[in-house]
Amino acid sequence: MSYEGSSAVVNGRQNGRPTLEQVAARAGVGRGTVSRVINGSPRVSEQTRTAVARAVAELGYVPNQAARALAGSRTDAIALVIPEAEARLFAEPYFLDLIRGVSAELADADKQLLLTLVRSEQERQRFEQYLAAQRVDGVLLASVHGDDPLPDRIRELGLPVVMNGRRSEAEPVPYVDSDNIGAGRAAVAHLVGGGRSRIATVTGPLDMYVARARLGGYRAGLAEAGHAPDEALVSAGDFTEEGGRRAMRLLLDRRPDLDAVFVASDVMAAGARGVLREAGRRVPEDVALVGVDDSAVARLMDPPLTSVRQPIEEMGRTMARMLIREIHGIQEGGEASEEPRRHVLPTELIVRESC
Amino acid sequence: MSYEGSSAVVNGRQNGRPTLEQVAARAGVGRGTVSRVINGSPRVSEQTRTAVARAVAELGYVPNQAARALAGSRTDAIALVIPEAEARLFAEPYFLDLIRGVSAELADADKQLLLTLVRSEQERQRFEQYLAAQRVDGVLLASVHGDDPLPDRIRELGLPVVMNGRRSEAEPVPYVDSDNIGAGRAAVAHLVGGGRSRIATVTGPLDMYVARARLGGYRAGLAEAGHAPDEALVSAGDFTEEGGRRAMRLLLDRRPDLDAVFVASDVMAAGARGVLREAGRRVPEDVALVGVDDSAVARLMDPPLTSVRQPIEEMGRTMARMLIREIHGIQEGGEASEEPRRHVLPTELIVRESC
DNA sequence: AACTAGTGTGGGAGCGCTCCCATTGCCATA
DNA sequence: TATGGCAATGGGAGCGCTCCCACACTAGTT
Repeated sequence: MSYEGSSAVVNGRQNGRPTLEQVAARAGVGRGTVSRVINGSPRVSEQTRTAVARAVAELGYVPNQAARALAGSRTDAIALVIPEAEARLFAEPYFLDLIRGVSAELADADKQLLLTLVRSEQERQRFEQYLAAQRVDGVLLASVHGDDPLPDRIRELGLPVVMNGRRSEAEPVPYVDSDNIGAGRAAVAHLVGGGRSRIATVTGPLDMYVARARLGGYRAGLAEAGHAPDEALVSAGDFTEEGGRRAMRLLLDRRPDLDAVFVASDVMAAGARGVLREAGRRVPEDVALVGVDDSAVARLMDPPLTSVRQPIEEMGRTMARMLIREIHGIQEGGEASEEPRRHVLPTELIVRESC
Repeated sequence: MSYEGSSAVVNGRQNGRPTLEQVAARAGVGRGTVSRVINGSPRVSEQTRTAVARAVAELGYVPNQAARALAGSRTDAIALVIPEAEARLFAEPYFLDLIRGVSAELADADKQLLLTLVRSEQERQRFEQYLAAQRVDGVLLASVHGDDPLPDRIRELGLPVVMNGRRSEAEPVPYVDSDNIGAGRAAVAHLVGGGRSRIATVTGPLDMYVARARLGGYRAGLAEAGHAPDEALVSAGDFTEEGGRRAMRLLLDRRPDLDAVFVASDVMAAGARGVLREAGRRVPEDVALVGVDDSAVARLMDPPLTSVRQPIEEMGRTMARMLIREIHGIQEGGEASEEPRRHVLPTELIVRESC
């Protein structure tokens, strides 16, 4: 079948991949010594190390991961969990960028990435099973809703967790978030600076902290500029294009005199932009627009959309780094060095022609 | 140290997770029997099965994956490899859709997805190491270039592989592709049907089969419509927006009288559209445009872009399904049922206002 | 009554590592 | 010369499964 041909007489192995034992035999040392060399223990003489290294190279030895995991009870793999529903909502590149960041950091640490898209409640339960099967050393959680019990569940299993975003202001689980309040504030400041005074906002779904934070930033921005709050200028969307359309129509109904909108995502901004066009409003002459995400959508809109950029890939990297540290903390037993368990990364306003 | 705590008297386990042995003890049967029940062997009496199931439930037993992998030499995980460079080029949603399809199919088969973004030659080698460590039962490969040796390398390791796309017409490795020739043909047919006669094309990088196939479809479409081929109407891009711009400028230089362009990707079409605007050509009045991918970009362009849709998620599912079958073929030893090793899924023209 | 042919079932023998306890040899110290 | 200490090493004892052989036990044959 797909077995080895008659190839290797060269090396001592007969079939399948060589084992530690075979490497040891070839190098003329014991199993323990080979293990030490493989794992970089300092307690090996230079001479022995070289001999073992040669045997490893000659046999093309690669340690069997399952055996390592079983004997050492660590898998060198982590799981990244993404709720499928959200994967569709978010500006498309979001999760890919996040994955990219996580993946880069894990590669540097020589760990593997297990990607889990969770589609349904049933699959979520299967995922918990799977954690219990001790396949991973830790978990990264993306896009968690306000009432999600999963993070706590995982911690109960004794697994380290880091989330992307938080469920509330006082999040007990370690997380990496972007400065969503700062995002709203910067957007409003820019609009105010451009001479706008009747600034509305289309928010995300308010059961998500990220949406509340951006709204909070918007309010803070207005306050700082000395504008009175006006709830008629606030309309809730749901991060979809259609939601953006609906919210924009509502705003136009309620306050036809608005002259700017801070939309909490680029995708919703695309919807809003369509409604404005239908209503005969010009962008940016009549109404200025600012989005969030700085996605491809923003660049391609007509006019190109000013948008608040989040350092998504960097968030991914940071999450992975935090998780790895925590895992090491547990494995080495060295009491967790109590480093910051929450990171809020800065956002940046990318100015384009929409305001 | 980690020996019996005083904890759970409720169930038989002492600390950490329960083992097969403990389940066996509780159910009053042997290890082998529990294993049979867990793995759904028919050779167990109904009565015993029930008793074991109860013990499993009571203890909250979940089999340890590492032990299973070691003893059974299968991991129930597969790797999906995506070259990072391509991840940036392709219309953004592509890989996410692919991942979605793969993930869905794997979830149904209760297998895990290991995602590997390959950034550099160094990382590619690490990936081979990693395959040798027997972490996965098979490999899914996305976006393979014409001269990529990786697919063959993996097969030499005795691992099943399925690719997304192919390296050449006569691809020996099993693959799933979309009908790129049909895509080009359909686009041209549509343009011809709209009364266009000087139809140009912007191709992808011609070292990729996908680019050659779309070009082939374009030519076939012209031939079928009775148009003579004209190499001045063909310009090579590289799947980037900037590449699309360059190629479009070249075309406009060479054949200012062109009245339609089939662009081999939406992203390049966005670039081309910009150049056309700068040149004072209206879309679709002066020049009709057709892209490929039916991405968000296409929907958001002004005017919205007619584009050929590929069933990306379906490709992902199909790939996963093929791979799983092949893995079973090997594991059950049942000689590979010699089912089709190549699938070409149909594409679909999505007509919008750009032509 | 002695046989065959199944079913169910128990449990030994690994799978290929890591962990850790011995053991060896060597040098510095008493 | 005896003694302790330490670096380097070997290898036993698992880790928690799957595989498979052996052994009951039943029931249907001759």
